[in-house]
Amino acid sequence: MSKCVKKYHGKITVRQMTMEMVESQQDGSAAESAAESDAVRMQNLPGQSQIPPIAQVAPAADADESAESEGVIDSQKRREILSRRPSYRKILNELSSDAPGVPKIEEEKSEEEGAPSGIPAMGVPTSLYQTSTGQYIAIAQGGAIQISNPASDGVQGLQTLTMTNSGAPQPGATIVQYAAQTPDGTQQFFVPGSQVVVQAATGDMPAYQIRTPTTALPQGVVMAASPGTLHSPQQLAEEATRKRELRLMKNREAAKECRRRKKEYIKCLESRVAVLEVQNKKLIEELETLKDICSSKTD
DNA sequence: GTTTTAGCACGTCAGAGGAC
DNA sequence: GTCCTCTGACGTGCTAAAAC
Repeated sequence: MSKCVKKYHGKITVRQMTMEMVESQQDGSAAESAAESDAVRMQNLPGQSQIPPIAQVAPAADADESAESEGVIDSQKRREILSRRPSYRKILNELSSDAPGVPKIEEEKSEEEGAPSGIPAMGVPTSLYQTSTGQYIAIAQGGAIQISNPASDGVQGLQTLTMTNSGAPQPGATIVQYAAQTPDGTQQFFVPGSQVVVQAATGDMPAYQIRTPTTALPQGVVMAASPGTLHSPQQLAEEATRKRELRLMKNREAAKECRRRKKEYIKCLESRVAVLEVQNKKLIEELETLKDICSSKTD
């Protein structure tokens, strides 16, 4: 990318203004001001400055002025200023309805089904468990087992397993097979409630086995019971942590998807601008030609 | 070669708005 | 009213190019 586009446009967002005001009113630490300079840089990225003013830009400017004049923005006004604009998908689809040349951002099936994008679609998890290594195991109603590794990326860290006895649990051994991308040794997962053990074998194609446990839980395995069976504060805390991790994971994916859509949206707008510029140029030329014809006729 | 600058991607938080 | 999704804002780390 060309460095010539690296310019500050000298515009600070309303939220930042208010944040600065709040900080200046309080005691702004050195760390905060250091981060602030970074934030100013982040606020004025060329890419962001190219985003057309779709909504709330004028109020933002008003607030800018009022912030300077009054020095204080009450929370209600701030709320008004910071009100959210329509999603990129909506905007783009509206644009595409106006202009046939503009491609639509496709609705993703995974979103419709409630699953985060990039994550393999599966049923609604009926049980969620956490291992001592921090991995999450979700067992869906359809029998699919999903293993999520928080340390890795949300997409890469997910492995979907298919149970052969899905639907009707049977006593005895049940082999569960899945194709692990990075098998790195034996993993053991103890699932409470249904008296089953999920155990992974080492090798290129690990197998997960679910059966009636003959021994107690191995040391180090952290159990997170299903909601509704929580009693102790520790269990509640674990449940809260689990929920938080799940929420963060979903939000992580949502943010990625949002950024992708934003890029797509900006690309579409840029291409539309290019098309309209060409159209405008043609119309101007046509107008000039017609003017010439008229003037030559009058002469 | 080291430091600075700019761009980018990411994770997280907060809040609006929709679905239920 | 609650839950979930989406998106702006913020902070951070990485990388490449420019400046020294």
